[in-house]
Amino acid sequence: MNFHYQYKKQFQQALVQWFIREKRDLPWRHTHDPYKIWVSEVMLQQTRVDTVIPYYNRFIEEFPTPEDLAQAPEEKLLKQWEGLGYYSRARNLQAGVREVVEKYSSTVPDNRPEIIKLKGVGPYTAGAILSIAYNKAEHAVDGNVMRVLSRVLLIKEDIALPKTKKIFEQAVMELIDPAYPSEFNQGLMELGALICTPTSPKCLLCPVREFCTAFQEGRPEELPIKTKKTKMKDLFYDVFVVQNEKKKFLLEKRPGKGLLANMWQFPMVEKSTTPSEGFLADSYNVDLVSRERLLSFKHIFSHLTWNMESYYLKVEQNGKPTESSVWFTEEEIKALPLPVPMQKIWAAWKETEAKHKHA
DNA sequence: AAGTCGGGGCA
DNA sequence: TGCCCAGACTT
Repeated sequence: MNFHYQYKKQFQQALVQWFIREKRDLPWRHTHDPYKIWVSEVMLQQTRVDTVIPYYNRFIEEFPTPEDLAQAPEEKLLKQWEGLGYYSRARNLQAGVREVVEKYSSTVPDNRPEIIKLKGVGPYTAGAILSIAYNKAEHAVDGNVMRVLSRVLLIKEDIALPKTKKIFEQAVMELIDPAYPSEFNQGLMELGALICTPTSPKCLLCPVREFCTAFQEGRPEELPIKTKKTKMKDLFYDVFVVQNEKKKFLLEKRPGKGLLANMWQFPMVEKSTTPSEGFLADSYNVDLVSRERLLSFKHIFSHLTWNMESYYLKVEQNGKPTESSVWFTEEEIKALPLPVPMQKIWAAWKETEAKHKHA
């Protein structure tokens, strides 16, 4: 791409000055600590600012330095991340931070070749940390930047294709303001978040309107082009809050890889196999004492849906506990990282329990 | 290049 | 409902 010198300079100035004037007051904008910028960028991956803010504040309070995070047990880490989603981000962040502590004496690298090798740090996050924390002129292309630049530069390539991102990275490297790399990159993202939104962009308030090809041609809301299809699978489960005669509850730890890795859940049985309760009773050597219906709901993930029906079962042990069975008290469950669908079921159990006590 | 990986907000 | 969100990793 060939930009005229004056176009480039004026675009940079309009964007940077607008950002300095209009930027939101966000917690991670009160620091230049590359570790804290790193934490914020990982949390912000595919996640809205308003969602991240409370998580970021609690996380930094709990793990103020790379050493604090490096030493943390995984269960404590996941508990901090509980509800934020994409839990491998947390594990990868800790792995990356441990690399920094061990190989780089706790100093986050300030160059792309080294920083991009860290676990969980991809092309975007590398550029974000380098530009925001170290003020380096590096590209940081996320969904916002692709949307903004596809409109400003009228780029009609399909942003669902991985190779398309290179076009935007090159464009940023040619357009970026060498005097204000941090403000330039953040300005593009802030513009995408506040003005150049996916639907009904506020072009009349846009600081770079006069540089925007799509605005001049009249149809900015039709960009970017994205062709993608999501085929969702439906899964059906019975979930059991199982309480024994000692008032303890049965929970399972999910496998270390895959969906909700290493998170805890109440026993789940995929439906339409055998009768779920019988399967459960046999698996854990328990006799059913009573059964109460709890809650039915859908939980929608990116690529699949869990159709849940939950029950409260009181049981008595009729043999030795199986290896996979772990019994917890109500108090102990508070420390376990539970995915949101399990939190919903646990909340439903607490409600019925409170109702019983009152009656 | 396509699939996997959470959860919530909004038209 | 479908799409999007300060994406990275695996295959």
